[in-house]
Amino acid sequence: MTSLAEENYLKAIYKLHEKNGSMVTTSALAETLGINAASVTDFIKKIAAKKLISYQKSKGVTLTDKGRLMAINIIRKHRLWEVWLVNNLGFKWDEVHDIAEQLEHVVSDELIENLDKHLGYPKADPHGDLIPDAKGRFAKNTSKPLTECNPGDKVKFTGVADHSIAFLQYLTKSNIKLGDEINIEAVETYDNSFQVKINKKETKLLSKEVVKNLLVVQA
Amino acid sequence: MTSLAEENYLKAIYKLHEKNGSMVTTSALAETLGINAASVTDFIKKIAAKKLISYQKSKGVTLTDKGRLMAINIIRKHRLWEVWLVNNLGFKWDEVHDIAEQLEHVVSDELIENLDKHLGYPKADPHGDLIPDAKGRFAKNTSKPLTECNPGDKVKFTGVADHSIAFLQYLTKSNIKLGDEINIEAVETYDNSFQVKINKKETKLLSKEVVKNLLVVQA
DNA sequence: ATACATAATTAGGCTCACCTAATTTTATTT
DNA sequence: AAATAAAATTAGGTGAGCCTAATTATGTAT
Ligand SMILES: [Mn+2]
Ligand SMILES: [Mn+2]
Ligand SMILES: [Mn+2]
Ligand SMILES: [Mn+2]
Repeated sequence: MTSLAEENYLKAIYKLHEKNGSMVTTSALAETLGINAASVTDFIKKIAAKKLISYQKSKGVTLTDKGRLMAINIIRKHRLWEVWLVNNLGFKWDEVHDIAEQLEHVVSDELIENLDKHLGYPKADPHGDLIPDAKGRFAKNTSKPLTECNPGDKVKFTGVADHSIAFLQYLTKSNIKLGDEINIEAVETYDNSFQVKINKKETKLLSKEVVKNLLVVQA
Repeated sequence: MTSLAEENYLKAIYKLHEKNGSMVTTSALAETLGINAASVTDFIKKIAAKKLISYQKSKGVTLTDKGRLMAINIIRKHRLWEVWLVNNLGFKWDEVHDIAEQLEHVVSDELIENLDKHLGYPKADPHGDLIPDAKGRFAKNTSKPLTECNPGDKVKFTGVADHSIAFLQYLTKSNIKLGDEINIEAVETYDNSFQVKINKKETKLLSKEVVKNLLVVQA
């Protein structure tokens, strides 16, 4: 019924919509999926015929309610598996994405509900991304990039905007973990770097590239 | 490199060889895989070209060392996942096979080694089937069908010869579990049924169909 | 040994999910 | 508005893994 290709397309459309808003273009999909644009045009016609997306020729696509629910369900599975891999199997947060990319396609509602229960109904995955419930509902996300904060603010590190292995390993090396308290001591106007104190102990200097990829909530 | 189809063929060849000995025929493969014999002929030529099987035209196929190792690795993964599903996720032994059929194809050596460790290096799966180690080695299997035992024998129930959901559920309903002690009180010569005592408590009458599918070791 | 039944292979074709090259549509410059 | 660049689509084609129908090989019965 639902192929691997179809699931990957729906997820990619969902994520691109989330990132850029509005319509998802053929070229953006081709880029993220690593597939030729001509092939993408073919495929989106097929899933548009199945009412999973609505397709405006030469404009782009958006998910239908049905398609969105399917995309969210795959994301739910991906994130639950990532939690399991880190919390139960001892993987690091930079090691789990590719394995979860495979596990997310395993089909069994009972499996996912049992996994969710086994994990204690986690709210977020190892990267701080929120896990939707079985009906596709997300909790309200109150996080924002650290760049939007000011000297004197006390915040909590809750997620990453950049999921690359390089960034995750940089944070690990720098001893910065999800849940850490960050106090902003100063912002350098010349290069937009932040001087922060982590967990009231270590003082660190974070470049603007790092700061914009740290998601935080007001403590 | 290795496709889903290829893994399923190798596993099917391995299991048919284990069950019937000698060469595996095209028709046997077609039957177990639910694929047309003509398609099987096509496919076995391809994997023979890859040196995963040796193929004697119109006779049948056998696994090469390389192919056997790959088949055993898939079986290892299948059985480890089944252990996890039963021991950690709360599934019953009759519910896990189809999910494991999917999970066995997930590719990550690290994942499987971490799973094995997490499970405490189990020796057998929920149906009593032995789990090969990472190098493809099986422990010596000393079990035999209960049919081969005699009145007065004390044995331990260690595995099933029939993995069907119907048989597994029959055993569950009859309150017979892996590890149970079975004392053979009498064998009825008319219909080859066995009168047994389970765990020194309940006396039960088992038909010859049941008895031949119960694998036991001498206690 | 011949006839018949069964198993296996060959020949030709299909769908899925991709590709390249050519063409058309849309957006941006001049 | 015309020229140019970029994006999208159309046209035609490929390999993987399946199919059916026809043919050939093998095994069994007479
Ligand atoms: Mn991920
Ligand atoms: Mn994640
Ligand atoms: Mn199984
Ligand atoms: Mn099993």
